Amino acid sequence: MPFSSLVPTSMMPSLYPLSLIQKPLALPPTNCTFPFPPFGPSPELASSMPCTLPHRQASSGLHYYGGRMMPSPLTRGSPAPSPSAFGLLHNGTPPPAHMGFPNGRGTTSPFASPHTPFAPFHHHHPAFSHPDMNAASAWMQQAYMNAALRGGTTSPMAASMAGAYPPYGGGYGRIGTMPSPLGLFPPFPPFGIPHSPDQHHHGRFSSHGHEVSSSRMSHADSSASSTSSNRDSSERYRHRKDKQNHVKKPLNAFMLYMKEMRAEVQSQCTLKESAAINQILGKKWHALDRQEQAKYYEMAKQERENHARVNPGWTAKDNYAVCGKKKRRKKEKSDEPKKCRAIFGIDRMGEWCKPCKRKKKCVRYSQNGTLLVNGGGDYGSDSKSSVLDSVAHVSSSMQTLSPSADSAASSTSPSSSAAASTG
DNA sequence: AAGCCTTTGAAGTTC
DNA sequence: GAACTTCAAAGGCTT
Repeated sequence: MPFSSLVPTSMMPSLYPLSLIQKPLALPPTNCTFPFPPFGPSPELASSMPCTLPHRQASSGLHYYGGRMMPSPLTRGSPAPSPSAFGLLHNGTPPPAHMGFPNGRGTTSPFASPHTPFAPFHHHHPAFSHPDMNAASAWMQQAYMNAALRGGTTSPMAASMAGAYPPYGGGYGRIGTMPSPLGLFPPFPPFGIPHSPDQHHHGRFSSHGHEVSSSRMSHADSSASSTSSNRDSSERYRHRKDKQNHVKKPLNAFMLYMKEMRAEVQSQCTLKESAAINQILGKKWHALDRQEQAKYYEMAKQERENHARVNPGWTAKDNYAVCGKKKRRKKEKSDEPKKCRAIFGIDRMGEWCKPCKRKKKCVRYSQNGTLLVNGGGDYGSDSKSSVLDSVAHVSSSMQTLSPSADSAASSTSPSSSAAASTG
């Protein structure tokens, strides 16, 4: 019986083992330790989590552009999937998470189709047949609490999800069973929430209590801290075209989700690099059911509305090249992959040239994309490349063990398709 | 020091 | 209206 029929849908995302997010059915059952020890994952588990994979990984291969699902640059030339395959409306409306799309498998996830990159593999995982779901819940609460105490999770929502802050959601206790937090949070951190000194002094909170600032926020920006007490000084928020008074875009649903979940994901793995964490978060996002996503879409909507109220007349255009100088233009996209990663993908990392493994310039392919025989094959190795080698080995072993992982990998990895297309 | 990487989504521009 | 670009967060990495 599928896990989805045993457990309330609302609980599934929050109990989703990280070890399943990136590589469906990646681990053989014997390695599928139940990932919910009371006080965080064991080192063994942590080492088996996808976060230990190298940070340069194949992306999903699909992007939304203006509400349309498009192939990522690496998959150019491949036909984009039809919108309906991803639960999109025929008019290309962005995924209306709250609507749900029946897929004939008892869920409303648009990604539940076996043909989609993020099919729900959770019910295959032994973790979900584990008898002690309370332990899972306890662990998740502990994870949030730990993150909050480190200052990593300052979101009241995250805190309330974990039951960490009773005045603002405590009592819901278990993630996924709480009512929508919208409207519950004051526009400033509840008393007693521990913050790191940096966040305490420089952070500001959005209308949802989400911390809007970061270490990158300018001093002028932070001085205009958006608490309810000085909300009336919205003059300070009025956008002026200088860096000092840069008004940032409101966060979208995914950004809110990332902000909330980053600490948790980071706490479960050794990687710190955001690009890698973001990949994991992206897949976690796809794994969320629509109910869960709807929560963030609604929060984002509120963010936009409040942002518009506080910053009348502001448009996203105001932030284009706001510092007066353009960012470095992205490199010209080419149909021809020029590095091992694009050619072989993460699953064949063993075939990458050494410089690629060390994130240096690929020497296997010349500038016009032609393969150089044994190019770069004999560059000195270091501990990092050894790690990558072992990851590649594990990755390929996983593929052998799991046909569904194989198909999932081929559908999620643009590099895999690139490899296929380039022979 | 500034920008890149990487993710999704919103909103902008270009054709 | 389709296609494309920019920018939101994050922090290690590259130029």
